[in-house]
Amino acid sequence: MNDRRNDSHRRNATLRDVAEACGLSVATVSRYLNHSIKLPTATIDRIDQAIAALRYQPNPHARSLSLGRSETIGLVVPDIANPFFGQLAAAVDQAASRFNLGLVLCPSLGETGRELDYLARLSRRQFDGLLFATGNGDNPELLDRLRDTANVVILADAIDALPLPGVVADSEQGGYLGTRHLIEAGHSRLAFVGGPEQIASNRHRMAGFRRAIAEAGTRVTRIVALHGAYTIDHGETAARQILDFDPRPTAIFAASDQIALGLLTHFKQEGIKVGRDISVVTFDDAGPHHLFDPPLTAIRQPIRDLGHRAVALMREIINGNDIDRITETLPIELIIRESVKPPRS
Amino acid sequence: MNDRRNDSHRRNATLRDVAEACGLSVATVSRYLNHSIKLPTATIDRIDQAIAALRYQPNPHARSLSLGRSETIGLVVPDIANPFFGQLAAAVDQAASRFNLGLVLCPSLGETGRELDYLARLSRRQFDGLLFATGNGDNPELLDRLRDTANVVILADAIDALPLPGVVADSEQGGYLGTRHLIEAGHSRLAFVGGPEQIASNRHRMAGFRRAIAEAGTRVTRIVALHGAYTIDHGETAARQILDFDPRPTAIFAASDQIALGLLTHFKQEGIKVGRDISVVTFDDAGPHHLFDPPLTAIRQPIRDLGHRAVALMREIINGNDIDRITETLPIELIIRESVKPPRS
DNA sequence: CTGAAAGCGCTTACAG
DNA sequence: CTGAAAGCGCTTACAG
Repeated sequence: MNDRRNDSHRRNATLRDVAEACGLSVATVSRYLNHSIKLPTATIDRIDQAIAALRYQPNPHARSLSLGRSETIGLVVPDIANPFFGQLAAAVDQAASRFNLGLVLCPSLGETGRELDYLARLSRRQFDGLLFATGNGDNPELLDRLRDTANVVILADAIDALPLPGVVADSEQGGYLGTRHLIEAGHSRLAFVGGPEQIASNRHRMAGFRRAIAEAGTRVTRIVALHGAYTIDHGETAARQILDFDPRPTAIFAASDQIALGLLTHFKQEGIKVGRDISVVTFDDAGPHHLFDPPLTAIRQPIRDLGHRAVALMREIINGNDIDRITETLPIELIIRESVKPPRS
Repeated sequence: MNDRRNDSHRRNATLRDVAEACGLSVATVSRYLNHSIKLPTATIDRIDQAIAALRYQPNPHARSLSLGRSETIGLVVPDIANPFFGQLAAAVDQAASRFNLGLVLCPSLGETGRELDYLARLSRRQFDGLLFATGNGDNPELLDRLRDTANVVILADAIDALPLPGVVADSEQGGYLGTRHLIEAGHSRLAFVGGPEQIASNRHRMAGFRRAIAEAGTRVTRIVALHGAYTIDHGETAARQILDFDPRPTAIFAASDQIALGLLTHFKQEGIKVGRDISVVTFDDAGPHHLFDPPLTAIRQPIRDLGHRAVALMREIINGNDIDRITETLPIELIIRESVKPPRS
C-alpha cells in the first residue's frame, strides 16, 4: 500500500488514490465528481485538495467503458486539406468544445470503406455521434448502414434517399442565384461544371442552374453540363473541354471551389483571362477569393452556421430528445466580385 | 445465457460472444486476434466465421484500458482552418493510417490552456503520442510540462529551449532565400513582418532575413521589423504601418501566409498594387498563390514531408526505440512568381 | 497449448 | 447519505 502511495507521483493517480488520500470510498469521490451527491463543504475541500495534490484526472478509457459513451463526437470529412472542410472542422470544434464534447476528425478521403469503418466505431461507442459529410450518398452499402444507425447527423452534403437529421446549405438557391447572375450579365451560352452527378448537393446545384435558365426563357441558347468530382483535377479537365466546344460557353458555374481552382489554373495556363474572356462563379467561397485575378464571384456557404447547427442537433440526439429526421437548409449568399462580366460579342 | 445469445444482434457482440459461439475461451480468441498464438486452421476458421456472423469488433475503450495504450496519436495545431495546418493534418493522417495509428486532431486555438489539457490527456494514455505544433514555445508553463513529458514530437515550429525530437522546415534558409530574392530585384528598403517575436520559427526567419541583408552590405539602406502574430489581422495592421513609413519600404518579407493575406488585403483596399508598388514574398505557400493578383512569390514548406517524418519519429518513440532528442530541419524552396519586381525609382 | 482469473480504472445499482 | 461489490470488455501472467 505504501508502495502504491510512494510512487504515485510516477503513475497517474487513480480515483482510488484520491479516495485513500482523503479517507473516503471511491464511490463517494466518483459521485462527487459526477455531481450526483451533496457533500459537506469540509469534505469537498478535502477531496479537492487531494485531487490537486495528486494531479488526479479521470482515465477516459475507463470512464467510457463504464459509461458506455465517450462524450466525444466524430466529424467525417472527405478531405481535411480542402479549406471548406478545414473551416467546417474549426466551426464544429468551436461548438463542440463549448459543450465539453470531444471532437475527433475522421478523414475519409472519400472512401466508402473508411466511412463504414467510422460508422462501426460509432456503434462501438468510440463516438457518441458522428457528423457525416460525404460525397458517397449514392452508395448502397453506405445507405444501408446509415439507415439503421442512430446518432448520425448529415452535414454539408444532403442524402436525399434517407430521412436523416442534418444541415446543409441551400444548394438549389445557390445554383439559381449564381446562374441568374451570369444570365443578367448577358451570357447566353452557359456551362455547369459539377461534382458527382448523382449526389444531392450536385443535383440541387444543377437544379438551381436549370431553374435560372428556365426563367430566362429563350435568352439562354446553349447549355453544357460536365459532371465529375469536386476536385481540382476535374476542374482542369472540364476547362480543357469547355475551350474545345464550338460555340464556346462564355460563362461557367463551378459547383465547388476546388473545381473553380482547376478551371482557373487551366485558363491561366492557356492565357484565357477570366472576366474578360470567360465568366466564372464558384460555390463554397472558402478561399481568399478577393485576392484572385480577377476576384472570384462566389456563392458563399454559411460554414460557421452549418458547423454550429450540426453540433446543436447532435446534442439533442445524444440527450435523447426527439428530433426531426429531416435535413435543414441554411441560406447561402451571392458574393459579387469581378469574375463575371458581359460576354465579348 | 440464451437471453444473451438471443439479443446479440442488438447489442454489440463481445469477445465472450464469439468465444461461446465457437466453444473456446475468451483468452484463446483474444490471443488469436492479437497474433500471439498458433491455431489449427479448423479452429481459425471457426473463429473467423463466428466473428463474421456476429460482426464482432473489439471495443476500443476496453482494449485501451487493458493495454494502457490507445494506438492513437494526437496532432495539436493552433488553427485547423488555416490551410497550412489543414494540409499538415492531411499529411499526418495519411502517414498515420498507413501504420494503423488512429489520429485525433487537437485544435488549440493557440491557447496554452488547451495545449496543457492535451498534454494531460497524453499522460492519461488517451493518446500514445502527441505531435505538437505550437506558437507558444516561449511559455514557461508549457515548457515545464513539455520537459518531462515523453512521447511528444515537435512539429512545424521548433522549441529551441528544449531538447525535443521534432521536424521543422528550414526557416532560417527560407528567410534568407526570400530576402535575397528581394535584394536581387534591387530593393534597398526592406520590411520583415513576422509572428510572435520570441518563438523559434519567427526568430529563425528573421535570422535568415538578417543574413541576406548582411551579405548585401551597403545595398540595403533601411530595415523595419514588425513582429506580432501569424494572423491576417497582424498583416493588415502591419500593412497600414508600412504605408506610413517615410521613406516607405519597397519590399516585404511576410513570415507566414496569413500575414501575407492581411498585407494583400489592405494593399488592395488602398489601391496599392503588389509587384508594381511594393514587392512581397510570403512563407508557407499553402494557398492557391498562383491565382493571386499578382501571383505570390513564396517560400514553400515541405508540408507532406513534415507530416510523414513526424509520424515516423513518433512510431520510433512508441516502439521504444531510442531517438535523438533534436529537431530535424527539412529544406524549403523558393517559388518565384510575380509579386517581386524591381522598385520604381 | 489452453483456460480461469485477475486486473485495467471507472460508474452505479444494491444494501446497509 | 455512504460503502462494498459487480460490471463495462478487453489482455495476459499464472497454473494446469
